[in-house]
Amino acid sequence: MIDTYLLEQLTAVYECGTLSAASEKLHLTQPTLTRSMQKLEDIFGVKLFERTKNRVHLNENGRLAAECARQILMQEQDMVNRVRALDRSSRMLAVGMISPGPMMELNPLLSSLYPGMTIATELRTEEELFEGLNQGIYQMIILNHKLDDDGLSCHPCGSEHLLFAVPLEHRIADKSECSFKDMDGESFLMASEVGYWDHIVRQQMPNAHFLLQNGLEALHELVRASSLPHFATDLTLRLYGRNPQRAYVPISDNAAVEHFFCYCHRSDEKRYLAWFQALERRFQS
Amino acid sequence: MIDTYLLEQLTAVYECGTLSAASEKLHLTQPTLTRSMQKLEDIFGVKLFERTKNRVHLNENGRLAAECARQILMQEQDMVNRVRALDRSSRMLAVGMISPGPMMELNPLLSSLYPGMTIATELRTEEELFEGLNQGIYQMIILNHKLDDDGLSCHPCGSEHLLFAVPLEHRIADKSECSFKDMDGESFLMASEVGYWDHIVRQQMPNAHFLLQNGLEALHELVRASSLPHFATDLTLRLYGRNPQRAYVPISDNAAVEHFFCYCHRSDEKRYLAWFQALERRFQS
DNA sequence: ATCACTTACGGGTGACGTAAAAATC
DNA sequence: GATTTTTACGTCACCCGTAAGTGAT
Repeated sequence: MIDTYLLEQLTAVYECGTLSAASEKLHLTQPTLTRSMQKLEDIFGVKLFERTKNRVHLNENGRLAAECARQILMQEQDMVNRVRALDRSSRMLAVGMISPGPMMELNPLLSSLYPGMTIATELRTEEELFEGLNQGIYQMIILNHKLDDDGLSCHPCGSEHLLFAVPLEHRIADKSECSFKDMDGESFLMASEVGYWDHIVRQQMPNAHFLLQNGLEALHELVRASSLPHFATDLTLRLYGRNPQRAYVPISDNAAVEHFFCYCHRSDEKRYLAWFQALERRFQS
Repeated sequence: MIDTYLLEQLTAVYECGTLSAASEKLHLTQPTLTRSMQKLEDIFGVKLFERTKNRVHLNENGRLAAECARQILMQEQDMVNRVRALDRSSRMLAVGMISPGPMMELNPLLSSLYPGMTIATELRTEEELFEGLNQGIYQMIILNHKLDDDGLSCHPCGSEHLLFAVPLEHRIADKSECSFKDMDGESFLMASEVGYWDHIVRQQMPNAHFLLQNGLEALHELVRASSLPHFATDLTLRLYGRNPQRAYVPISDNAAVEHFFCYCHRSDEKRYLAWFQALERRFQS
């Protein structure tokens, strides 16, 4: 069979167009490539090049071979990636999320269901999440909408409702609810790790200003020392409690509610069955 | 990247289940495989085997890697086959046919259109023809029916009408036509290289006997010396003329007419454009 | 003279075999 | 004791680099 190094050299020659250019790209000498290309022709038993006296050109055979070689090399790289991803998935459960809310609440449950596994979570855009799920970087991803893809298994995993957290003397502090529009133009303290909420509030309040803080600790520190409004959700209130110095006013817009869904490859569904059953018990009923 | 020999050894270990068995299959020693498998684990950076004291078993990672390796090797073999086929197609034009009729007439035309090329023709079953076309063994195939396959380009190339060739004193010699059923049960001289006609006449006249002769010369020799009926077609009469000792009676059944169509891969259509245009001029108008 | 490729020759990596040991059945 | 895997060591193939040569720009 054909050695891999020959495939690599062939693709380089194909891409560079000349032996000497390819030799530089590969950090090899020209004679090496001459020999390798001759060896390839020997293996195929077929001319791959048109040779004028001081020029070689891939002919039709050679171009086909080079295209195939490129594909094979890509497939090899894919093999390495897939095997490594599979191995990681056996000791690590990586969850990619569009927003942090659901996992704040569910992480302990997931850890208890898979005690030996390292649970890792990452906030990413939807596009990155799909990419990562397909490459095996994530075993599961959590999106804020439902979709039907035959290759994916989908399970609801809760919702989250955004609130304004304002000082007690703020003009909306006594209201039972408030719209984005009503608060547009104000300045807000905001954590930088809020996932898709960032996109939502900027879209709904294009004239507002957002003062980003890295980390919840730093944010709460600042909240205590400031009279600026910030954000909370029903989830964060349940988990971290209320600050008596603040009034929490639910946001009336539909965009202030996110519904979350946890996806994994259908082929992995049985592997994480216990998790999905737990989600069903918690949110379906 | 991963050397090809490692992929080969991995697939062998996967298929054989044990290092020693694989070493026999590959004509290598066991230590070689031990080292290679360790090297693979090193490259992947991942355990591929569960090792008990004197046993190794591919684990989940290893099985995935082996499956991928098998695919890659198949793809490499495919690459070699495709390149060789492409090379052959540049100097040889191989036509696979279900029946010999059309090419008897058209071979000279094809040769004159592609003067540098070797023209090769083969009689095969439809299944073999498709297989060969896809593997690049045949550049074109001729079938006796129309089909719509988006990947194939189809051009009519004539028809052929079967006749009974009987001695002048035969009971049907004066008829203007005759059915298969009417002649069922008789004995016929027949060339063995008649392609699909063989299937047709046996199906239409299940009680007839067919005395096969290799080669048209041998057949005509026998025809002169015998009073047995044989077959002719409008094509063979045009090409080889009539034997005055015989009456030629057209067969009235629909099955006695074959309509031929020449197929090639759509990607090759422009390569053989001149040929297809010649067919159009001859048969379409 | 420079560039692009080929041919010829020498060196070092590494793939393989042999030998031997360890462990299980 | 037979089988299977692993470790250690020596060898040879072969992949690459250097040097020199040819022809074209």
